[in-house]
Amino acid sequence: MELAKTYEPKSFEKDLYSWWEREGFFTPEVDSKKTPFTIVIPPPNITGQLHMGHALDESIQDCIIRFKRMQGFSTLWLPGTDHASIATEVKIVEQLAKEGIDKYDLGREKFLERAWDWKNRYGGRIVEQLKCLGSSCDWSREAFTMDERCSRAVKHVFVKLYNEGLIYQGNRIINWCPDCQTALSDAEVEYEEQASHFWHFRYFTPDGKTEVIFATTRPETMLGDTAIAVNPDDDRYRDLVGKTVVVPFVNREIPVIADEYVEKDFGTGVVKITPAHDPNDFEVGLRHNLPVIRVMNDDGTMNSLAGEMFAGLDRYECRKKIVEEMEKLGQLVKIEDYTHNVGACYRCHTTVEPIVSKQWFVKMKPLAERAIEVVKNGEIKFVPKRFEKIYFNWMENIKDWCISRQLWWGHRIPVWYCQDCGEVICSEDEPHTCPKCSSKNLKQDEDVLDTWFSSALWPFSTLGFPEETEDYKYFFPTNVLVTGYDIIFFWVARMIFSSLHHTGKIPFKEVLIHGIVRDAQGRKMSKSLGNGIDPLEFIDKYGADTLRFSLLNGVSSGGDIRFSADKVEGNRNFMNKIWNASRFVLMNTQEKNLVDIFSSKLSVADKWILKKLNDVTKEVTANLESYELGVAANKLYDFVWSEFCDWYIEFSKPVLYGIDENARNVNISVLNFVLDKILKLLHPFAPFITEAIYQNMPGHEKTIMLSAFPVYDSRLDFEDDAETLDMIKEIVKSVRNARAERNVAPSKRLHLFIRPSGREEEIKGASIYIEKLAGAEKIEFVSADRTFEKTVALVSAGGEVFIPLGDLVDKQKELERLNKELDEVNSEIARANGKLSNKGFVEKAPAKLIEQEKEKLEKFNGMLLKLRERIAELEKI
RNA sequence: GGGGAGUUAGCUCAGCUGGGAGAGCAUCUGCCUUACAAGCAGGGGGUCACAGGUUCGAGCCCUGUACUCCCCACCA
Repeated sequence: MELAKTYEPKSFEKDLYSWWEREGFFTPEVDSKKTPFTIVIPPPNITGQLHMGHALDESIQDCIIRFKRMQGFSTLWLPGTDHASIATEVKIVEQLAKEGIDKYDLGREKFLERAWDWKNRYGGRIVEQLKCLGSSCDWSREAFTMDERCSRAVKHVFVKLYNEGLIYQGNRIINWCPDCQTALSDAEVEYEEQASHFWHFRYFTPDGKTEVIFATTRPETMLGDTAIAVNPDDDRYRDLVGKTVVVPFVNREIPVIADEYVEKDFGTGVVKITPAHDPNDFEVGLRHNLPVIRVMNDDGTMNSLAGEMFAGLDRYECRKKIVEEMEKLGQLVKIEDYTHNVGACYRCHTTVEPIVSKQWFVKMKPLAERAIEVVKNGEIKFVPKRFEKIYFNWMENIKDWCISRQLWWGHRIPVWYCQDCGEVICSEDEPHTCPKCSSKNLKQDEDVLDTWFSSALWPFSTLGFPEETEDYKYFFPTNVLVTGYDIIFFWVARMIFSSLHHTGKIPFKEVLIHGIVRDAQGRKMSKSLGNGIDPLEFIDKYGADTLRFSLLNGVSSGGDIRFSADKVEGNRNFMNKIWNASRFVLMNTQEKNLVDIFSSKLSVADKWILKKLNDVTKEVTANLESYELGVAANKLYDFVWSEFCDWYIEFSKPVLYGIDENARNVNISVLNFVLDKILKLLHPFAPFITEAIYQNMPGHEKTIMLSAFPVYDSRLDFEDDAETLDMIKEIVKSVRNARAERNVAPSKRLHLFIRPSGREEEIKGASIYIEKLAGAEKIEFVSADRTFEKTVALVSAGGEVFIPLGDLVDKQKELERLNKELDEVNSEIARANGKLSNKGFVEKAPAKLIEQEKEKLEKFNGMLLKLRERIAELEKI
């Protein structure tokens, strides 16, 4: 039963993990006698490498799941990965490009082969990385968004929504990424501020007599203009409405219309309307029946409708040329600097182009209603609550969801078109003949679904839905979903409405939201900044437990956390502390000497630490239950370090090194008892070190991870003894303080005279503690009439201590010190008196509080009296 | 434009339903005391952004002001 001399996480973390996994400790039983507790992992992308964001997310989940497992729930933490349609496709295309291969030359089938190949090779990387963190996922149930189970659910759901009329195909304005060459949903567009220009142009009426000046940020789209709009109440342009103007280059005559959308006071109060290339213009176009003229290709170049002069040019080249040409025509009025927000693709950061395109959409309004309701009525709770507002805000203003993507890697849309009669067939299984004309000439829709369409089904598709499997019946709905606030819209919201609509149930009861991990300066960790810390390198250096504890200690739900070197060192030191304290306990432990602490005569120190343990157990359990992991970690840190190590272990030394065998046995038994509980309390936070130590504990069970989480024990509530020990601590502290102030060498043993203020017997019985901790060679307990010369007199709540220090005692300085203390005590008395003589306080404050004030007053009055005596005595000399 | 969060020690942040301001790091002093120098003991350091209000009592509740950050919307 001996631990290695130094804490080396590397030497045991990997082995312990594979042992846990081999033994099947992560796999729960479907047991009707137990209550299930389920978490589904936010599936990382198969393209992903573990980053600090994952590490935080996984640490939180693992902490919760381990806690619940130890509490006796049948816990399932279901892992898996996401095919990440667009992200993966981008990667594969890049890879092909390196080999000089074009995606379209390769063809769909070959491309998918490459993609699967890539998935099989690299998709498991992130899984292996999760294991390094200690994540206790049930790998036997590992899922993938494109595996058979999930694919089946996707098709089922699509067909259902289609048949209900909630999925439709339409020509609408969508966000188009010219680089990825696919449509994007609104959520997939990120807006960023860009310095640009505001170009003022003029168009003329056909007779060339009247001009109208407007401003635009995207000159190239003017080739698709089909109207000019002004506000109906704008007197400046009243006469113009109904007339036409001419778009140069394409020589199109377009009407001037009046529409509320135009702001009189912005720009010139005139807007060019390009329905094919702007969402607002598209709406205006619908209201006024304007033609939609698309002048751009999918790759961001201009098409033939842009006119000969511009066709084939890239959109930005075209912009430049338009401006030049307009200037030549004298139709450029001026150019202003202008900063505005521009939408960019969330994957490749190319500026998106709003264009009209035929896409598939999910009708959102009917789905959003219930999704709002279940959060409003508390069936689903967000932690912290403030994120509910963000959720409502989004759900209440939701627009239809564009779900089709012009990509190959993903769930292909289960829709076929009859090439003969044009019939549209939506079906889970591939149809072979057209139900209308019996033609065999069918062609499947080319598009795939938005990645988030399959992620939206994750909590139930992974458990077997649409089939009523054992897992689905037992583990669904899940309990808590843990994720960052950055994907509430992408994912959380969509899981909620999907689950409600398809399963009729909520997907999870609670949503625990955390922030993002930032660097020491508070900046987002990112590849481009190069400020990211690789969790794996970190684990290699410090161990997974330190990483986990650093992320969890001090994390508050919803808040971002800063990951700084200082904090990490502190937590690594804490792990080391646990290791060494355990080493101390175990090196003093002999199994045959252990006794039952509940039938033994406990010392005052034993009772004190047991009471503190009891308190911290209760508090930490409550914190964990309300997901206040940071608070819980902090309390454990403090308990282990400041109480168990700094005081109790020190109290134990004189006993363990003493001659009383019985006392020794009781003490080492209490040390073992408390250490065992500490390991269990800490296990959800630091699974490896706790298991490694636990395996060396006498009488341990097979694994700590399946042992029972400590509970409050009424037999350990030694209130009174804890108070006695606090008095002893006061005495010890006062002596240590006196020594430090006078630079008395630690090696110098002192002769102490002590006069306790109450509980004399108990304190006398505990004098070995004072001897050891205050560095005394001899302690005498004295009565009130005993006086001293050349002595430092200390007055604390615990009692008086006299230290004969001979020439080290400076009468004047001692008087100053005692008078200073007297002042302090006096001000305390004044404060307490003030409160107690306040009529309002005495009448309205809770009785307990008044009692406390009275006790304080009594205590300080006692100290005051003694201080006065000491001062008087000193003055006499 | 709409919404949210924040402002507490030199730094990073706790402070749960109002009842004597806390931690870690940094700093200063003294120590290798046989679990741990990745350590031990001791000390210094705060008008809790500002101004009002409610209350016997406010870091905490209410109103306003200032500054910081985030999200959503996108006026061409």
